[in-house]
Amino acid sequence: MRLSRYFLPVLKEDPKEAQIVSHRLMLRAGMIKQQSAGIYSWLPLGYKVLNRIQQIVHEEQQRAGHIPLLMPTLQSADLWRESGRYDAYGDEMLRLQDRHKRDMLYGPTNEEMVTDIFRSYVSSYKSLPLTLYHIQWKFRDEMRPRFGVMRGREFLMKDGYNFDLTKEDALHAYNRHLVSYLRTYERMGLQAIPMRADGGPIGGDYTHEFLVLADTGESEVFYDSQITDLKFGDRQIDYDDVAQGQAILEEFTSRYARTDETHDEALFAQVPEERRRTARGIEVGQIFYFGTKYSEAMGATVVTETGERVPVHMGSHGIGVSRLLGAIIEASHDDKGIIWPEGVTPFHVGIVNLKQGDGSTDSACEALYRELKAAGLDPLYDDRDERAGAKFATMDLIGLPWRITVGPRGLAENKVELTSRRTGESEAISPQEAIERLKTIYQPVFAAAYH
RNA sequence: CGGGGCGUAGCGCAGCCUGGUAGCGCGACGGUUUUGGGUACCGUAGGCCGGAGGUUCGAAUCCUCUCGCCCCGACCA
Repeated sequence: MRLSRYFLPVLKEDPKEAQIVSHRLMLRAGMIKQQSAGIYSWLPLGYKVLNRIQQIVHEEQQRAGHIPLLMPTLQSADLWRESGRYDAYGDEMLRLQDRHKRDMLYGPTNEEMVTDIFRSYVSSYKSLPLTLYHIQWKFRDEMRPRFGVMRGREFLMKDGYNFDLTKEDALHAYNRHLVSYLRTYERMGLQAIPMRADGGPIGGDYTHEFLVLADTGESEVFYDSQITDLKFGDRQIDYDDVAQGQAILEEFTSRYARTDETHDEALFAQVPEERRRTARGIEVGQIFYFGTKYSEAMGATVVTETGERVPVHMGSHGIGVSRLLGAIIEASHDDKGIIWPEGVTPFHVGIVNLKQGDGSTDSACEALYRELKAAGLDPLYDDRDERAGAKFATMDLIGLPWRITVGPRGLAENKVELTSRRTGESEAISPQEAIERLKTIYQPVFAAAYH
């Protein structure tokens, strides 16, 4: 993309309504525009990152064998009356009526609807296991939206639902989700720690929240520092392997890690003192096994091998897709702006032309731009008629992890500068070498994609 | 929902107390200049002062109501 033809309304000054750094940077980098309290338009740059994140979530869900579909945002109140949640949910649920005065709601989640889909078509144990998921906009009418997309009212969420014959099978689905989530977050350059969570009104012991450590996190967390050494990495796994799934669950959840909701001082005291940590975290996902709560209430049953009709065991598993942008920025920024991890960056590399209008720098930049695209990379070429300082400031603000700087000085020796946004380190290399280096840098990102 | 605060140009703000019909910085646009970290100078455009009602000869300014937004708290992916 050529910046002169793009739509990137960056702000030089901080909008006063934004208190935390991710909100401020998203507004300044022209990623979002607030339209109403807790409701945002996604401007091109923000939309691009949102899509990259969605793509990773889709890939990792499908790699785990989960099946995508799409359910509507508006739901009939009747389904929710069946489960009893229409009255239980409270004012956070946005209720409305259509022209026929039928009660509708903007879905805050989809357990009822997916259960309805399941019961309509599935009646045999032979169809199990099954996990359906979608990435769809949700609405929760928060009393006090804040922190930009971290706690909006409208938000994009991936929610998945497993249907299994037995509790044991459902717990394997639970483990499968845990593994897929670990992979998902790592691909986004995040460390999200599974922490024992509170089952809330639904109850149940099998639930973990995934938290990204950040000073601005909404939850206080307590953990054994050893847990931050755990990496999923690129290990090969078989999502059907029950023992392997259980082993990974134990590996990642055996050390103490809890939010204030479930924190237990006595247990925490058993962690060696030098490893005890108290910090803040941002919740970016949750996995949950809840048994037969909805299947019983809504008649989602299957016939077993022996001819018996039983309610299916279910769980639901969410990733806060839009909130992840905020979480990533909270975890990765400096005083100049955002620093995108390679896995989610809106553009792979920025090209800064220091002397726009100069024949040699213009043509060198054009050539780089063309060749980077031909190499499968997505460059942003700052071809505006601006001074170097303004271009650098924009690149730093929007956080592209790599920058190629092209100026007449270097070009005289066939050199451009390749600069890392994260470290600030530069090297003077030929344009061809720069392209090769970027291909190498992004090779793991492309290799992680699932087709 | 309890407590506090703010709505004046695209963004950040002053003016309000002590009514006289709107200003500054940044940005945008046009020029000159400049060219390796938001350059300098000149010029231009842009606002029914959130909305409604009231007081007054006259309201951004005073009064009433209303809408919106932000912060702290309780609540939440």
